[in-house]
Amino acid sequence: MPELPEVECIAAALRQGKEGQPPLTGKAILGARLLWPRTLQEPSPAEFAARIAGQVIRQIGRRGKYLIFTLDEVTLLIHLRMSGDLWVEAVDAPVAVHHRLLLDLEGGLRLAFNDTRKFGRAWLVDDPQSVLGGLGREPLEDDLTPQELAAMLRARRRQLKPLLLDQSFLAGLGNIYTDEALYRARLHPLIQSDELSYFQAAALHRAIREVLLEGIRRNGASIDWVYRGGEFQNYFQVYRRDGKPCRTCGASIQRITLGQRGTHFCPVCQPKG
DNA sequence: ACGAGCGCCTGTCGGC
DNA sequence: TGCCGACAGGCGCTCG
Repeated sequence: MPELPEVECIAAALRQGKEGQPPLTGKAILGARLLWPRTLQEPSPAEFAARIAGQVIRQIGRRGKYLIFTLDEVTLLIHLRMSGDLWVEAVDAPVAVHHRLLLDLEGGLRLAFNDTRKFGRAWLVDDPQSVLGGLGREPLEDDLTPQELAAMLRARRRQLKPLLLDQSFLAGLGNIYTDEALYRARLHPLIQSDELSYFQAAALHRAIREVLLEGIRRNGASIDWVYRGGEFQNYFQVYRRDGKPCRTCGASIQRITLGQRGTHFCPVCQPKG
């Protein structure tokens, strides 16, 4: 589920707190309970429990779609994949069905990794780069210029949509924000990356930034039971709008399957040529 | 280097 | 009502 904007909003809420929920920075982790073993990618459950106990959460950040908890001596990384979420609750609250990993915190709190589909993963590592090292550039960083993105696109020969979903190219875009960005840039998802003009690459650069910033501003996108409190789903232009009229030209939004992912676009506003 | 297909999982929805 | 397939915010792995 969560793409860059949702992960950013989750990180911010844990870092700063929100209504009825205190910030987690500065809190000590007292212990861990692993309920679904495969959720923990690294290290072994025993080593995880031993190493995380007593660590204080110093910083909470994000890189791509990963949440980063900087502790005293180790780093906890969490990837929510399709259906993961983090809940802050009372340490004695009943354990919800889809909780996979519990971290008991000081102050009577518990951080729960809830993940219906069990695709989510957690790592406890000495060096976060061992997990994050393969990620591409952060799309919202100011030093990623339109010129640079244009050069990156030219250096590859791939269909735009799969390339934008490739986390080693840009870190953080997923299926929703990619479709929405391509729509805003008026680019067909199947265009070859090395065939874009500089003007088109610059339009894509701007579209990606705008769509991610709007997602963050609207507190992310909530669909079905996954991720709550977001509003961006009410502003989708193409995602899951197949058969509905394009808000720009009225043409019927199309859906194709690309790399096993639903892909939505306006055949008039996003021509191939 | 790139694309396609599958596996990992649970849940929802529409059609028959 | 029940069953069955399609589909769902991701990604790692194979195989051409």
